[in-house]
Amino acid sequence: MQAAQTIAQEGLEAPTERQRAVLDAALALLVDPNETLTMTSVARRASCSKETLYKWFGDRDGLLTATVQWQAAKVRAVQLPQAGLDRTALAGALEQFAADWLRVLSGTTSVALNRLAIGQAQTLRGDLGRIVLENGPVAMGRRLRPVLEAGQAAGLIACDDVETAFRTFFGLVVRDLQIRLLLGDRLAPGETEIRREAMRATQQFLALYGAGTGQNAHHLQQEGTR
Amino acid sequence: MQAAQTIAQEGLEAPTERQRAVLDAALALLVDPNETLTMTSVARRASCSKETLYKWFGDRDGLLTATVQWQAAKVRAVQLPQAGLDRTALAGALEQFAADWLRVLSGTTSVALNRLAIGQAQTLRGDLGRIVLENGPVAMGRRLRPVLEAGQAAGLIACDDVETAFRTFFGLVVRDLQIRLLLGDRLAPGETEIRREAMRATQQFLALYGAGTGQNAHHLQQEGTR
DNA sequence: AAAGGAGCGTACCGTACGTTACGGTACGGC
DNA sequence: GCCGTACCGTAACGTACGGTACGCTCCTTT
Repeated sequence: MQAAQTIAQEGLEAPTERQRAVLDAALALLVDPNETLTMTSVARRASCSKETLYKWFGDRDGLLTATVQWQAAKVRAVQLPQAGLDRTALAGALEQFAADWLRVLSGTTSVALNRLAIGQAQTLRGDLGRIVLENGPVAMGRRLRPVLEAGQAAGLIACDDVETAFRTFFGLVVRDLQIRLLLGDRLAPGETEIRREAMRATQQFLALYGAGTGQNAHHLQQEGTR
Repeated sequence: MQAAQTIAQEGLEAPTERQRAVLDAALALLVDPNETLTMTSVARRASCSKETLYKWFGDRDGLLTATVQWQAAKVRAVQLPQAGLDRTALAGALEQFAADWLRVLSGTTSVALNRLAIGQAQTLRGDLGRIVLENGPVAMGRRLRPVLEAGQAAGLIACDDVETAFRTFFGLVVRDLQIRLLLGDRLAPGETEIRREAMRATQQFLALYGAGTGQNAHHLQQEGTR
């Protein structure tokens, strides 16, 4: 069992137990504000040699990439049931989705990872930004789209572009929270606040895109395109 | 005229002509993706000595801080007229505001500065994050608040918390644009797209918070607080 | 039991960069 | 005319860190 040990080449190989421990060490360093992630610090914290790090991950960039992907792999799941969709079920699904997203977003890990990716996005070669993007907003959209489409099919949502509807939902949920957290603002919302915000965002979204309630404003979609 | 030349101590002193040129050089380096901002590169580009940089700005951090403040000082202005407010005027003001904000947000300078501030926000001492925050979302809120309050006073906007309304407007305008740009996504919107988005955000905002049209949904405000 | 590899610890190298020091020039005041 | 000051250009220093090399231990395989 020698092959499939180096993560560096392609992100295809799944990390071994030991490698996952190393990646967790890197994550811990990334999150800890009193520490800085260097190859030396990762090796020390993971009780491994730097040589092993380079053997497994190629270089610093490979280690960071593997770390981001490892964290992304952890977050998955959280499936939304969408059978027998009525307005209440749709609202519940959106609400749960928003709350999950806010929880992830305001977590120290997410903040640290986004900072890392943003920091190296200004340089040329930066897969990190793309990876975080892929596992952040894009993944959120991919998971939310079937829900919105189901709502559309059930006549609960009126919009001519699911993508636009998703981005609006994103804005209503996140607002200025993420940029503030990234800039160092201390305002990590508590659980009750998250639930309240998720509810507000959902209700606002349904007020804009919901159909069949008689008080929505879906006519905005047509006007917005001229 | 020896005093008031060092910017390092407090941000009180206004930079001299020559110092402004240095700060512009720093900004240029910051924006250029092919360059990296180092003390040496700033000195070379500004045709000044590093000794002068340290004399004026104390250290690298002081230079960065002065640079961010200098850029912030440039952006000001863009006053919104708010006399004789009716629904059309309010919508126009919001729309212009949103368009201005999108233009700033998607500019290379804003992206570079936010990246810089976010990058160093993970460390302890980071006034940069606070400064950018102060000149970003907070400044936007400060400028928008009187407009919203005027709209409220004129019975055009129904909300029990101007701050919440502002943050919602922020979300509707920015959505996922800023985080995508920061993460390196290429999608800088053109002028026509900015105008369209500003219009959409404004209409959506008025649909949620607008009063007196008979099709708004301001009742959400009460529900959202339980 | 011997051999070999995987991996730990550590010393080491090269480089980038922040910071300091120093020599040289222009200029205003005595 | 001389000194102090401000400034430029550049060399030099110290350090942090990415990357490499090497010796040692332990564990697996035969």
